[in-house]
Amino acid sequence: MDVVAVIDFETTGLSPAQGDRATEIAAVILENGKVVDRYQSLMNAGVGIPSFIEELTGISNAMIRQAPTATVVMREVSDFVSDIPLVAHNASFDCKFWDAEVARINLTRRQEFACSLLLSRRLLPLAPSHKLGALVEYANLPLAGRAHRALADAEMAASLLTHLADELRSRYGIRQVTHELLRKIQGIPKAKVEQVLAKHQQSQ
DNA sequence: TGCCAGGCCCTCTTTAGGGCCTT
Repeated sequence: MDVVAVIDFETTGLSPAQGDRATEIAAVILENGKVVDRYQSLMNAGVGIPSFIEELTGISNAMIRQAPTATVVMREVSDFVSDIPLVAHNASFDCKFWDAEVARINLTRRQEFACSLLLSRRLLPLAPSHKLGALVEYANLPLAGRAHRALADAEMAASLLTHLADELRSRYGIRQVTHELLRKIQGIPKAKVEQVLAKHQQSQ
């Protein structure tokens, strides 16, 4: 598979348009099914964390007060991933926070996101749930730490992505799993996935 | 004043509604 950077944000809520901000980010570089590098940091965006989010993530206001600023962290993580294609679980969420946070430091995203949630709905349609934790359990993948912390979730999403790439190889004979192919697959209507991937296999 | 995310995906759909997923 292409080298990709799997990222995960923890935030104060669901919508940067409603004033929510990032509190933690992690990025892992995935190369040939192995995590070869990691970045993780809490960040202080100068906003309070609601109590139910503190309970959900374990990230407290006290922890954030001691963290480097969002400006510093977003510069570092942008440098870390460079122009490597990005992946996240429910990427529409992480993409909107990524774009909002880098816009604050006058940067622009240089690459596309692929989404392990959309891919899982197509490649693991029988999973009882497509939440990240439920998919990790369904596919017998290793737990990486406390759920709802950025590095653990990024590591588990990376494991899931590797599993999905293995499925593409074993079930459809796809030899070269590229980020571009993942983006194509996640956009196939669910009812046509089998048909399109079978055709792709024949055209290789 | 009152409201407050948004995209995907299914279905008893398309002049719509509701569950899933992310924090």
